[in-house]
Amino acid sequence: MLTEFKAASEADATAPAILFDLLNEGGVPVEPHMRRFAAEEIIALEGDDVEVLYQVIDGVVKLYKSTPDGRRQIVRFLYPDQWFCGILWDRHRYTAEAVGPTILRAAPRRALAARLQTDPRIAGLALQIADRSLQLAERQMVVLGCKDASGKVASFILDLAQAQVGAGPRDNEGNAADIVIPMKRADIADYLGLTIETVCRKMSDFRRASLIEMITSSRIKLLDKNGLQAVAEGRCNPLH
Amino acid sequence: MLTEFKAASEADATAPAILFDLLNEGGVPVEPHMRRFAAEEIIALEGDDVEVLYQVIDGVVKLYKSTPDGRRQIVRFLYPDQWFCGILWDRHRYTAEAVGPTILRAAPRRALAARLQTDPRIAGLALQIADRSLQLAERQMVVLGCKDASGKVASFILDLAQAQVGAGPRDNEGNAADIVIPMKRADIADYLGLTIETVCRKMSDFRRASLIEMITSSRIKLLDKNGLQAVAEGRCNPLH
DNA sequence: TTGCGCGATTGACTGGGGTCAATCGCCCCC
DNA sequence: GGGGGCGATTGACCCCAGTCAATCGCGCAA
Repeated sequence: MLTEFKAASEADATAPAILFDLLNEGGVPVEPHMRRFAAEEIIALEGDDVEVLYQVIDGVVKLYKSTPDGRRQIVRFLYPDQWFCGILWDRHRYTAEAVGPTILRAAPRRALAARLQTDPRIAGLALQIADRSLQLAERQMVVLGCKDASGKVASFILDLAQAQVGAGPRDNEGNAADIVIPMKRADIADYLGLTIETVCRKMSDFRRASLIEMITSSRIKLLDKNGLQAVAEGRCNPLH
Repeated sequence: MLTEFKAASEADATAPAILFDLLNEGGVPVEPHMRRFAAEEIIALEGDDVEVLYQVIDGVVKLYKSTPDGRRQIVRFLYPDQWFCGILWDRHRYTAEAVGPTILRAAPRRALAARLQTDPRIAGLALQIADRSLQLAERQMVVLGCKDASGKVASFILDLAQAQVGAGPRDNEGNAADIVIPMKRADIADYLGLTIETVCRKMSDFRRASLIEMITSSRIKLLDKNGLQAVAEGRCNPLH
């Protein structure tokens, strides 16, 4: 196992896994294909035809849209078990890129789309996946629109922690395991609508305020989860 | 007709309308219910049970999430023909409020959900609706995360213009019809992650730069669509 | 007609976050 | 062990957008 992430939700954990069983059920055996990607490798390019749908098996994937003026908005980070691309999409709506070494399972889109009209389970699962994506997008819109830099970074750390609860080996106390930050500061910045420098500064603020401990730049420990939640909700500011 | 909006997309225009036909197809006649709401009236409250799904017939609806510290993020504005709430939702994920006098058509959620497993068309339509919502959310994330205040307001005006193309009576030239802004400045601000004052200032900037003309505070005219698009994409700044 | 109230607009000022630049520190390869 | 390179961090400075406050302007009701 390359990463420390568990399935990020019930929906991600249960429903999508069934999709491959459904695929193989038909008379024609459809072979889901495993694909391996290196760090930074482009998995799919915005605008390209959607040949296959991907499920993350291991690793982390970032989905981003590029703007004409060279900026980038990371729409979502994908953790194991999560899907991207929709059955209905003809074209990729954003670029998918591997954050680290990543293993994906690919499902042929056309084969699934063809059965959309006949098998209600396919449609139901696709609906669950789309609805889950929508829910996450709505949550992120609140972060982007309402929170200041401290709140954004605090929210991000808490989300990461949430995604890693119960994954990997428990530490001896069972509640203060390290949090791994698999992506670069630039990715975090592009996800939160901030700059690299601001992300750094806020994390340093949290460290100075003893909200977190920084083991390395990509591995931290939560020291005061409630405090961080207060920051995330704008109830207080770490600088005094 | 209360408003000047056309169906905002192909998906909104065609697919969702069929949903009611499907409802009535079954042996048991399900009567879709028309409901009328006054301006500012709450249609559904975040956290409440989802009894019915709504389709906007006339008027505009705003969907927003409230944060613990009293801020508000408007996730989306809904124009005629568009739906809100998902078949899968037990609880409302945000509050829905009428922007002006509004007419909605209500479809019983449970009746639809019950047929989700048997009728692939229901699931397919629900998927189309969810996917369209997701697409809009992703677009708005780029606006919230990447654009500065000028770009946000310019994007908003262009989106409004797009939603009103072909709606209402054409003007004599056929290309420079007024744009109606049905919502208050406070709503625009909460949609774009700005303050009321900034929204006002940017619109005044656009007026001074002859990008738009302000007939009244809720009715403008596009004078330089290309220029506004340049501002929206960050290619230039209206203040010299 | 006048007065009230809400929403929109404008101004003055401030501060948070962006920009530019230098330095640090870790990892990998030579 | 050393050096190069990339990513992270910190500092100095500035500007855009937020805050606070005053005014405007329109619609409605007395």
